[in-house]
Amino acid sequence: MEINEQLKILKRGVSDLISEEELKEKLIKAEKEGRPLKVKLGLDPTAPDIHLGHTVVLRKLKQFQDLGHQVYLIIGDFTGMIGDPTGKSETRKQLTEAEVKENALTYQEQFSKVLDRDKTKLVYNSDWLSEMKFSQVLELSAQYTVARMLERDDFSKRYQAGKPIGIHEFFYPLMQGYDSVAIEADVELGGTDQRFNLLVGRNLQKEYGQDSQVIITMPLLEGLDGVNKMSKSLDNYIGVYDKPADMYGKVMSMPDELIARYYELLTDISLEKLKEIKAKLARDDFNPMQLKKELAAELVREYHDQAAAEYAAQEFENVFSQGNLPDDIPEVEIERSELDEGELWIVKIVAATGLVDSNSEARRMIKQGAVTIDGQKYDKINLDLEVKDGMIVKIGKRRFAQIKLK
RNA sequence: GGAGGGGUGCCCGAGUGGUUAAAGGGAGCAGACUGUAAAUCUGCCGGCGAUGCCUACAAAGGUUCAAAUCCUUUCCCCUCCA
Repeated sequence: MEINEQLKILKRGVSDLISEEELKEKLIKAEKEGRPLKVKLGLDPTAPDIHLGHTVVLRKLKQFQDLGHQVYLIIGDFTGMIGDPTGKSETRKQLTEAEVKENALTYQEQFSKVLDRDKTKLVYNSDWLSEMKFSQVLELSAQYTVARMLERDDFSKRYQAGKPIGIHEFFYPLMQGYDSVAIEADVELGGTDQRFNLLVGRNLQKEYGQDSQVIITMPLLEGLDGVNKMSKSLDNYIGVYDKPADMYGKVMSMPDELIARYYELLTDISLEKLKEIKAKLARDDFNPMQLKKELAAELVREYHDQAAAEYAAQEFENVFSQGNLPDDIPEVEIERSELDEGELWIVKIVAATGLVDSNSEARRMIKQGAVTIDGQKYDKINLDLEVKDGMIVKIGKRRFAQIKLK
């Protein structure tokens, strides 16, 4: 493919590209020499569970892959095994070698949702870092100064605020940078929060007499709340393993403002089309719902398949637009022995579905008029109901359960 | 080693003896409305068959008619000095 054409693809959606000229040169050189570029992504070896936020960077890697370049995933097992000595966060526990290996495999597995597994190289940075002698470590650290380290935003903020910075923390960027030296990376990718670390790699390579890597940072994708970055802990994520209906529904639930961004970063639609979408969204008289539905279907297709996308769309129409029952409703059992002449207090029935956490919550739901049983709405709590096998309890718009008598 | 600050509900954060199941915000849930599980508005948001009772403000004791608030001990976090 023509170099400028390649550049155009690679530039899409990026936040930083340092620098474009260098990337172009590298592409030209690679073509001339008939060797692929080494494109690097560093990974934390903690338990992976990837969501669409991660795929922004992965998709960029995939583009390189499709253009014939070599992708390296670097598992940061060395840092993972050391752990964070300050023990500031309890969650950062030391990982055993076995755990790291297992996580790495999980990464590979999950990444293959986006990347071509056979064309991806997986390497561990302990391979070179654990072999280093102290003298080599000193040599490495001598390439950088405290002042340059303090350029990093979070370091300087903490320093100014009088908060502690562990010496070892200075080593994390150095280690990551050294990874680039070790594999002689041509390009390194990361989220925008990785900018500093990537630049360190760039500088270190120069110090070690190599060509500096080009760095590409990708925007951090906002999660479903539209504000914070997508993360599992904030529960504002769409996982690549989410079920079709969930994935579809989650897309429908996000703020309209996110639509264009998701199209840009998570799909392959052409830039022209993206422009059209943005124009449509800017109009007052345009209803974004349709675009959102298309986006939802597109994403389900990508991570599942066409049939799943159609099914999810249909379920959504069925359940939310028309208020019908979904196809599969989870079943819960109620023991006959709990019944009193076939009847049970309505609060208990609702609580028995497991859709609420306690009797109190069940009460609240009933009082708020959120409960429908077999199509009939109930909003009084002092009521005993006859429990029928196969009875359907609905709470709110999207929680359902079917009662099975046992 | 010394000095000081702090640990409050899912999260942030007020509260320094009583009317505090604990302000306010966020998240979450529900209802209304709608263009969708958007936006907006309103309500709910520890448990209990419940106009009351129980459990809760790091943990354990204590003072008091009454404690998140006062005292003692313990655990944990943070900052500064050495």
